[in-house]
Formats: sequence, C-alpha cells, structure tokens
Amino acid sequence: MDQALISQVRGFNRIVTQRVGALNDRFLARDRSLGEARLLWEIGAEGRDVRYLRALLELDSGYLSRLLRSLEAAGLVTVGPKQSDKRVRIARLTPSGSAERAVLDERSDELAASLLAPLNAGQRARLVAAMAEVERLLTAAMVEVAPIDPGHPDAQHCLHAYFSELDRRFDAGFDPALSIPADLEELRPPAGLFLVASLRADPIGCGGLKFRGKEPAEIKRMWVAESARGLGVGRRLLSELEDCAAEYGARAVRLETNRALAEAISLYRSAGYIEVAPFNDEPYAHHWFEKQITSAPT
Amino acid sequence: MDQALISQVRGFNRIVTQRVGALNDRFLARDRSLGEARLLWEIGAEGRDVRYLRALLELDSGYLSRLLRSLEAAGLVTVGPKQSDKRVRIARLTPSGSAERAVLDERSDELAASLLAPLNAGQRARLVAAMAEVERLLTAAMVEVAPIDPGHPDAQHCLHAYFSELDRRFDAGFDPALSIPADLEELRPPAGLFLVASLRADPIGCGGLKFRGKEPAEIKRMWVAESARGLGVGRRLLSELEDCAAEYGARAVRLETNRALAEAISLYRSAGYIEVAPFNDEPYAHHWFEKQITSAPT
DNA sequence: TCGAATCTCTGACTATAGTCAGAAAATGGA
DNA sequence: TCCATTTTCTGACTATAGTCAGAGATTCGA
Repeated sequence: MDQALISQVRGFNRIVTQRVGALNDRFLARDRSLGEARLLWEIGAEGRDVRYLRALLELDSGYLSRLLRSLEAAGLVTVGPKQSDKRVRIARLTPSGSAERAVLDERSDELAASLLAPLNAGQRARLVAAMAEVERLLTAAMVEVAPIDPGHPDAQHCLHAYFSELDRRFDAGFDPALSIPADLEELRPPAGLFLVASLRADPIGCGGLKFRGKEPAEIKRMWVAESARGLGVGRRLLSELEDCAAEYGARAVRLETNRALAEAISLYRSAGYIEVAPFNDEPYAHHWFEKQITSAPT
Repeated sequence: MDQALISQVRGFNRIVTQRVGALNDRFLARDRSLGEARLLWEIGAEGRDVRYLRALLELDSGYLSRLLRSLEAAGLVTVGPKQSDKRVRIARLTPSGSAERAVLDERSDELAASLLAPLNAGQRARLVAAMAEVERLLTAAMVEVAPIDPGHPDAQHCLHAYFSELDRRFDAGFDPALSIPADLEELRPPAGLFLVASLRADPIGCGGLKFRGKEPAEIKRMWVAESARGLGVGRRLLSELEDCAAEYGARAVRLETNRALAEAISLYRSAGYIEVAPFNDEPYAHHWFEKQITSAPT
C-alpha cells in the first residue's frame, strides 16, 4: 500500500487519539469507571439484551455480569428475564440510571463543543464536513462480511427485512408464495451459500448464492439495510459473492430483479453485469443480468 | 453552538475512539504493557530527560520510575544522570530498545494499513483527504495564544526566527540596526504587549503591540513558523492583537510591511486593513496599513 | 422426552495502571 | 554555609479490567 497514504493515516491517528480519544474517555467516566459508563450508555433508554451488550462491547460474559451487578447495586439498572426466552436477560435503566446517562450525554456535547470552540465559523464548517466523511468511510471499513447459516437469527433478520422491503416497494406488493422459492437448504453448503454483512453487532445486509453445477451460479436475496446505504456494502457483498462463486467453480453468475429496485439495477450495471434474456419465469422480475467471472487471485 | 455541528462531531468521536483509539492501543502494546510501549516510543532515538517524559505522558513520578526500572531490567533502556544537573536523569534506548521501537513503528504502519484495507481505491483516497483536513483543523484548534514577556525564551525564539526570515526574504537582506527598533521594554506592559502562539510545547508564532496613547496602536513582529502555516494562526494572532488594542482603548491599529511578504499583505487586506499613506519612515517598508477597530463584545 | 446448545452467573485468579507518603541526592539562593 | 526546592526513587497500597472454568436454568431439535 502507498506509503504516503499510510503516513497521512498515522498522522491522523496520532492527533485524534491525543485530542479526541483520551478526552473522550475522561469525559465519559464521571465518578464511575469507564467500563460502567460505557455500559450505562449502551443500555440506552429502551433497555438491551445482555447478550447483545456482550457482543456490542466485546466483553467477557463474566466481566459483563459483574459490571451489571455493580450498576444494579448502585440503583442505576435493573436486570430481568426476557419474556420470549427466559435464558436471556434484559438490562434496563432505572430513573436514576437515565439521569446519569443524561449527564453523560451532556458531557459528550461539551467535549464536542470544546473541539470546535477555538475555530472560526468557516473552519468549523470544514472540520465538520471532513469529520462526516471520515466517519462514513471508517464505518464502511468496519463492516464485516461473513458466510453464515441462513437459519441463523441474523440471517433470518435480514431475510425478513428483505421481504418486507420488497412488499413495500413493489407496485403490487410481494408474496413469497408466488415467487420462485429459495429454501434455506438451497442457500446452505454444499447447495449454496449465504453471506451476512454486519456492523458492530447488527446485521445490515445479506446475499445468497445457489450453485447450479456447470450453469452460472444464481445470486439471491441481495439486501442492504436503509441505515447502511451509501457505505458501499452492496458492492462489497456482490463482489464477495462473485469470489465465492468463482471459488466454487462457476464461470458466471446471474440474477433477476424488479424494476422498482433502481439503485440495485444501477449497482449491477456498474459492477459489470450485462442484461440478458430471461433465464427463469420469476413473476416479480423485469430484468435478468449475467456476469462472466474469472477466479483472479486477490 | 449549532446542535447539528455538535452531533456530527459526536458521531465522529464515537467511531474514531472505537476504530482508531482502541486499536491504536492494542497495536502499540506488543508483549509489553501499553504504558511501557508508550514510554519506549517517547524516549525516542535521542533519549529524553525523565522529567520531560513525566510531563509529556502526565505520569506519576513513582509510576514512571517503576516503568523505567522494568524497561531497564528487560535491557531496553539505560537511565543515567544528566551532566549539567545531576538530579535529572536521562533515559536512552539500548540497541535492543531501538529494535523494539522499530517494531512499534512497523505496527503503527500496519494499523494504518488495516484501516484502509477494506476500502477500494476511490474510498481510500477520499478517506485520506478527509483525514488530512481533520488533522489540520484539529491541530489548528490545539494552538494556544497567550501574552508572554518578550524576554521569555519562547518569545526570543520567535523573534530570532522572525529576523532571520526577513533577512532571507528581503531583496537586500535585513539589518535590525537600520530598521525602526522595538525594544523589549516597548513590547511589555504598560507600553505594549507581546503574544506567542504555541502548539503543544513549541512556540510557532508571535505578534507585538506598541501602544501610542490617542494614536492608533502599532502592530510589530508578526510571524508564523513555516511548519504552522495554513492553520489560520496569523489570522488568529492578528485578531487577538486587535482585541487587546481595543481593550487598551485604541480605536485603530496600524502596521507597515515589506512587499516581499505577499501572504502577510493579503492577510491584512482580507482582515479589513486599508492601505494608507506612510505614517513613519521605516526604510524596509513598502506598504502601510490601518484598520479601525471597535471593542465589540466577544 | 432426552440431550445438546445457549445464556447468564459465580468464584478464583491475574495483569495493568495507578496513588500516596516519604527518603535520598543534588542544586540554588540568601 | 544552610535551608528550601527539585528530582528521582522505593514501599505500600488501591482500582480497573480483565480471563477462565464450571454450574444452573432454559430452550430447541430429533
């Protein structure tokens, strides 16, 4: 990788860990420890599953449990069982926990204001614009794409979101019973494959492959959460699906799509997909695309 | 301050402490602890006074001493007395300490590369450009401007740098003996004032005022270090000098300058200075400027 | 309905990062 | 010379941030 890019990133890292990172921790930790403050923050107004918190903060389950006991003893949170699954426990803020969190919120505002304070209006506007760009691109870089069983809760979450979006966007709604099905079995090795893109603990996109022997592999269920659009997640999923298909031995991939999905269609075109004659009788499809792939070394 | 700006800064802080801050620490700490790694890094190739390290890293003296003992025991540093003051001790890297530091350097490169790795070429270029902007503006926000005695070492450093730059840039060089003098006494309250801009511990710019009773106050010795140009330090010094003059009761400020100092001249013009007839016989001056000031509340 | 898996918790442990008081050596100014 | 100050060091302490093994409750799938 280009050394000039690396040097610039290092310069940025130095300034930012000094000027933002160190301060951030000190601002967030009030009387309580940083770990407790972070936890209090992440529990949020709605409450959160303990297991979700564990994934989000990447904490050891024993350690997290102890932190929760300590916040509970301080009267800031209550932890109770989840109705739908009594193994899972939910942490919620008490009124005084919410008050404490509001203080953290205020401190965070103060820190942000202190970063902007020495600058004039023009500089502030430029700094904020550049920060937005850095945030967006670093977020994009944090997205992880991994193969997962299509029956896994994260995969199911994506599939439900996908179907409900289709139902919302298609002119006449969407009924999976009328569409060509893709059973979980078909999206599971060795018949197929399912990729999920996640940001921190949240699934934000998916895409499946059905292998067809000598025929081109079929791409199914491509979806990106609204909250994650503009990060290049779709393009990344598509390219990883192509790599997987190539690895499996396919020499082309193909897919069909509906005219309502304009941004998807333009993604396919810009990724080198060529419109072809219908290769199936999917009733919801208006466009069929195909792309030749070569298993180039990464 | 605008809440939209604050929110954006907060979003940035969140991502950056997570993605850069936390990783930075983990990358820096190899087998040794983060404290030791940071210390090893800051001792640097040249060696450093222990008391300087204490100020830089803001460590307790007992804690720092223990860290140094531990690095010494590992054969990475030696600590010896300073010749000029035997109370002070100097820490230096041994060859194997230098080798270890080189590894840290490499890790820092790797971290930078890992931030860029998931992105495509276009995204990388945009991220690095935005990072450069953020770095520049956060650096600008770290600059502190304060009044200081013109005899203080930092002030003297600036004045020497100023004169040597004039000598370099003026067509016929610069000899202070031929110019209208500004004795230290004239730049010291109550006759005048001297401001120094600093970035972390280093002086990077200065500017003086001579008060003239009812007459406009005179701005003298405006200088910004080459390394700090483009941060808006000149504009900030100028505006703080104007504020000081207004506070003292002046209703205008004026200054003279040489045609070789093109960027200074354009700064004066854009800050609202109007070219006027010569008000003194400074032999090195080609332009004389004046600005009416109003003591507006900040 | 049984066994495997999931989720949370407790107990026992370790490493890191500090804080504080006070002692010893060297320096600087009256 | 004497005494206050600076600088560093040691000993004794605490808090934070974990890690790991295993137990108990619950759920899920065959």
